[in-house]
Amino acid sequence: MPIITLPDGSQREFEQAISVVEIAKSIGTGLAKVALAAKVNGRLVDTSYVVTQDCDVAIISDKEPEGLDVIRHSSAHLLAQAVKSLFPKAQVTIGPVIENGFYYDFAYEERFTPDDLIKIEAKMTELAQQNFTITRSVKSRDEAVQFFTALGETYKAELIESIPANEEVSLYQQGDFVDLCRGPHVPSTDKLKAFKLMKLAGAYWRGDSNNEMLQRIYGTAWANKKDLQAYLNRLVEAEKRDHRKLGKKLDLFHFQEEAPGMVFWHSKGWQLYRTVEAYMRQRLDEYGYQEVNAPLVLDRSLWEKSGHWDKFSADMFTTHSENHDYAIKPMNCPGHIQIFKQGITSHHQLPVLIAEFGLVHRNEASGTLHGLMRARRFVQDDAHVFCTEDQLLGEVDKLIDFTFKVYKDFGFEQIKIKLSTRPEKRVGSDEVWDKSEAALAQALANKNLPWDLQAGEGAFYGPKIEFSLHDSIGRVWQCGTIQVDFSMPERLGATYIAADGSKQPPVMIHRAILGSLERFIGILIENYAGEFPTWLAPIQAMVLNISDRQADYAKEIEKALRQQGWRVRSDLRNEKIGFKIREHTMQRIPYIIVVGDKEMENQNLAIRSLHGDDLGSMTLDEFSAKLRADTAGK
RNA sequence: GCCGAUGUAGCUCAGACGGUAGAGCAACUGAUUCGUAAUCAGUAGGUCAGGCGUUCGAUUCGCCUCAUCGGCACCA
Repeated sequence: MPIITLPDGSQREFEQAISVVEIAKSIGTGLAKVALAAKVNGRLVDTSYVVTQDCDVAIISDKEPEGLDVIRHSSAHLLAQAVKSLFPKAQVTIGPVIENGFYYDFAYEERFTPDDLIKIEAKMTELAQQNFTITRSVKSRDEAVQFFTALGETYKAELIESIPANEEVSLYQQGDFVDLCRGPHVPSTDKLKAFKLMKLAGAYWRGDSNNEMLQRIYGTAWANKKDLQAYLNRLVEAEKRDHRKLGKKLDLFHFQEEAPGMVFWHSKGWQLYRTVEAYMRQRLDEYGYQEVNAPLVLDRSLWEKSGHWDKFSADMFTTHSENHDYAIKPMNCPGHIQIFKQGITSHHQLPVLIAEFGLVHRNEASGTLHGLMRARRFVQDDAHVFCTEDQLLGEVDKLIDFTFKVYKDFGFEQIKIKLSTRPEKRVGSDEVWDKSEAALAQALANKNLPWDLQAGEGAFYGPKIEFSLHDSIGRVWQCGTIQVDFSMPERLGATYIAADGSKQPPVMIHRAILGSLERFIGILIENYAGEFPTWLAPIQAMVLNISDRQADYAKEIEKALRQQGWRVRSDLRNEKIGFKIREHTMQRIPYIIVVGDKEMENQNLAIRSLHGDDLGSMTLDEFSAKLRADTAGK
């Protein structure tokens, strides 16, 4: 006699075991129609699931986020069904739900083409409309292996073989298509009404580059056509923010074939870079760092000692002179250790904070390059904190605060934190790794910050906290990092004199806040869609004259503002004022200063905002006060 | 690096069963001197990414290379 408790707390008693869909019907036929799945005692199940005991039941429709996930998961199956029906020789592998959609990986001798995608999508629509019932069944592991082997689905069989022998596996069937799946799924294919195949890509079987490459089809799926359309519109809008497009449009930088992965900064982009760097340099001074500059090219032997050569030699640019092999630095730490090693450091002097806007080169694989986000030449706002073990936690704590202050000043609120722990290939003993990982976890715990664990993703010399920001289409990029390192100072012979007079290797913290200035600026561009706040804008104001008569007055204003340190230009071309306003507005300049006969006579300026607001007439002093207010604190 | 797609004027893009290419914007010249998102007219601009091949002839077809884009793997 199961007693069912519904989310509102009400209870219903049934004579006998009852399926979820029947429970839904007992509440209302409308609810039964929209039911996609249910949560029984918090566990997601199919609508065909039979309840035998007292429990909590929540019916899931497409209004719940879980319902949307079920739709996406079933859409992946529908995709696989369509592919199998059009290309019977293709083998199915995996098809999970991802943010905003799903994908399915296929093993297939021939190549899918973009045209195939259109055919497959049409087939999906057709299959959905045929309204197949989706049924669940259970097999023992070995039966399931046999079943899929007999179908010629060797990848599926391999997947199931990795499941423990005593476990049962569930199969889902729609029409003559059967897939191994944990579920749950929608009850029938007509629930899938709004999907679209998005792109074709390669993906390694089981995510391992030693394995063969499969063909992955990405799709998106929503509860209804309107949501789908809204998503597609969002994508179009997001693409307009792409920093590579805006970089061209706003004349910030360019790339060209002769220097793949290396930026040509144009004047306006470089101004932006300089502003970001100047901001950071000012913070370094406030926080007690010493800024240094180490050589770009260092002897190979140093990289061998540091351990970089062993792990990354293929990814380093090298050069040769007389009898020496050199590497162009991919990191700044060995250089900073050399500076730390000059002279003798007492424990009284620790912590020592050495910072550099360090230009590094890394020979990244060609397929990874991505505008400013992943470049082969970039500058890190790098620093190394040399301290005692006792100081470690306090220093990490300060660094976390510093990092958040900087992100906030640049207008970032959404920051993802990850803790990456010891990788397989590493230096240093397990005790040292235990200590380092514990220190970082403790520092995060002290701040009550939520974080995700990335087991095995640490650097070879130590674990790291990563701070990541999003780009315009939701891709996540690591920016800041705090890494604890008990190994490198010792390997490179750095010591300090401890209280007992002995020589001890310091603990080293590697830290970057912006990370790569290039990447950070890329994200800045996308975050602001090229519409920078006044303190960051490469050009803060543009002076426009109405006609030649005011040219001298306009030049005077430009000069006066520039002498005060503002980034101001003038446009004295013989064009209509509307034309010039349009052009500079599209260049996202925060303020447009219009001067005509009236302004010249009254010795003032007519100010127009980027968004077309008339800010009225004011004197030059009033305007520079306005700029000061805009940029205060930066 | 791997899989797929793409590469035509400074930018955005069109185009040709194989007969050496166009548009808009930008640039340049001239006229216009104008009050808050495009004044008018004219001119010039291209080894059709690079190389090799097939062909009487290749930007178009084939092969190779490079770069870019989307993923995957990688990311000190």
